[in-house]
Amino acid sequence: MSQYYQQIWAQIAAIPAGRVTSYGRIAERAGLPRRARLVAQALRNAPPEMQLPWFRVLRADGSIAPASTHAGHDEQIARLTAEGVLVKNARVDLERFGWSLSLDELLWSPEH
DNA sequence: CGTGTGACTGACC
DNA sequence: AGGTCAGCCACAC
Repeated sequence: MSQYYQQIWAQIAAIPAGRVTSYGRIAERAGLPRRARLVAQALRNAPPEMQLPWFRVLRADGSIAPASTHAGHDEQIARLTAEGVLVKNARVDLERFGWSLSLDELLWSPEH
């Protein structure tokens, strides 16, 4: 298995409940810029017993990645909703629920 | 070793 | 708002 998976999985596992992020951001945090597709691959190949919060990973625009025909699609929406993330039209507002782009951090950060 | 394939992205149109 | 396109890169053939 790829040596990259470990660091990708670690970053996914680190997403706080109630927050979401994108494939691209996970890749960046894992030290693998521009390799969003590798994140998707790592996610697909993740051992189920690892119980990663895969549902907190969305596309860059906040939409649900798996096709609506895919089994995981509905489950992803359900699990996000269950932890307080508002999903409308298979889409999440990243300004509100995005990890490290939250309204809180923007307001409280000394830099901004 | 060449090719096709994505649970992707940003830029364009 | 939605579609196309060219990059992208590890992986399966």
